Amino acid sequence: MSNIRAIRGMNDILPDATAIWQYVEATVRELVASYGYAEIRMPIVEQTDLFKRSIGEVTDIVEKEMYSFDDRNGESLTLRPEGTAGCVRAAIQNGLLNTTQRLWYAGPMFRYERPQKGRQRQFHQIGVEAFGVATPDMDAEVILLSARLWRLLGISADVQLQLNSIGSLEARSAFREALVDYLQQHRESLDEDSQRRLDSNPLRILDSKNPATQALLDAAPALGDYLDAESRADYARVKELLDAAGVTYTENPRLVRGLDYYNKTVFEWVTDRLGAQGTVCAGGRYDGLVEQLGGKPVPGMGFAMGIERLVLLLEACEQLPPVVAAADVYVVAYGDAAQREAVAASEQLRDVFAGLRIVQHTGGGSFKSQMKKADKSGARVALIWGEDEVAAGTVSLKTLRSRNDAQQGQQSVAREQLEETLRALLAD
RNA sequence: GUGGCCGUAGCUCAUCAGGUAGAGCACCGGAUUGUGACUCCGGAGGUGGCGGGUUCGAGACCCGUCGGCCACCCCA
Repeated sequence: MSNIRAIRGMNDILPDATAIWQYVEATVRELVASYGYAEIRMPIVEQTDLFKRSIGEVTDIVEKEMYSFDDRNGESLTLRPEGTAGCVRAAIQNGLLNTTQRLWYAGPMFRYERPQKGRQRQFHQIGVEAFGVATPDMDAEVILLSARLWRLLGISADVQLQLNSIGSLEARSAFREALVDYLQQHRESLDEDSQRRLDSNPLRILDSKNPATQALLDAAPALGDYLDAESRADYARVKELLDAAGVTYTENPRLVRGLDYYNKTVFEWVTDRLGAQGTVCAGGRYDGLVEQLGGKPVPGMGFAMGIERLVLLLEACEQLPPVVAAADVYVVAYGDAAQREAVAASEQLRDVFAGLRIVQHTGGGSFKSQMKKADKSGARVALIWGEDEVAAGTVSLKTLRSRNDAQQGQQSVAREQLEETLRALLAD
């Protein structure tokens, strides 16, 4: 098979799966609408600098995971690795930020990583971003919105909320110094990766999976002790609001996000049912980002969730939407004259029955083979046209796959009675 | 980028001291005149990921390469 294949890590989403995706998307659509969020659609490609300036130069995403290339005019472009940066750019550019904005988006993101369970190079996120509100009530709103989604999808019991505050930029740099001081003294005990990060991105050592490193961190300075008064108060208020709404969470003082633009509240929804990639949804506050990208100082709060991971989770939890048949009515026609009438009749039925899924048999074949197709289509009713029907000016309706024998059967009716007979059959 | 496991029909897999491949499901057709599901019969479909090597002979052994899965890293 030396045929052309899809790019590694970029998967086709096949018909069986798209049904689940559509279910998730439809659920989200209703959910965000119920909180007053409006959809925004951004380009998939942006200037490379947008991501460097927002996500952070020393993050893994920017250093080694971006799909970047030169446009024909020599400008460096990048396939978006996440959605927030582009959303902020769009909001600034289009002057949306002089008032509160509640936005959401969905679409593909691209990161050059080694594929594994729950991770691919083209993956899909649904993101929510709220601009213009600095107070922690907005933090709570965004988190409550996400919590509601798990309820709607029936997976509340399988995801846990992890919560933390990483404070202001100033608080973080003070803490960073203290942390580095401490860890320098134990440099030898650190795992290799953490040693490297000691210089590049020391905060990330906090969520190292290495047990020895974690043990070392027990005696390390705590981020919470360095929080500024405002971050501390806001964090308390977020928890208060979550408590009041009955959303439970786990405080994780070592939760730091991998993107530089976060401050104050950060959170992750994690599950233990997806193997190593257990984060289903993550986000936080990013009050400096808009200004950093050239806008006025407008605060922001948002999250993104991975649709692939959500779908995997729904499968793992057996919370999939019911499988629906591809057709409601299958139209069988034997012979040229019969087909002529059948095709025309199907068109008329589609005029009358909005949304009814009528599959017209194509490709000829015996009655038998056509009936097999009708059965496999999952249709409840087969409309049958043959020489007899044409001669008599009738059409036969046969009930397929009924639950009880009483409903089984076939009847022939005059053409003019097709609509009402069909309506009656479908009403059962 | 690193590591482990894997790569035989559309799908799930089997076979074998190394002697040029099989099953189930799916698909197509048939079981008397125009009719599905169950059953029975039949059929089509594989240069055994690709390239080299060892051998009289390799899908089976060796090397390389590509791809898949899982994990590390990182993240949704």
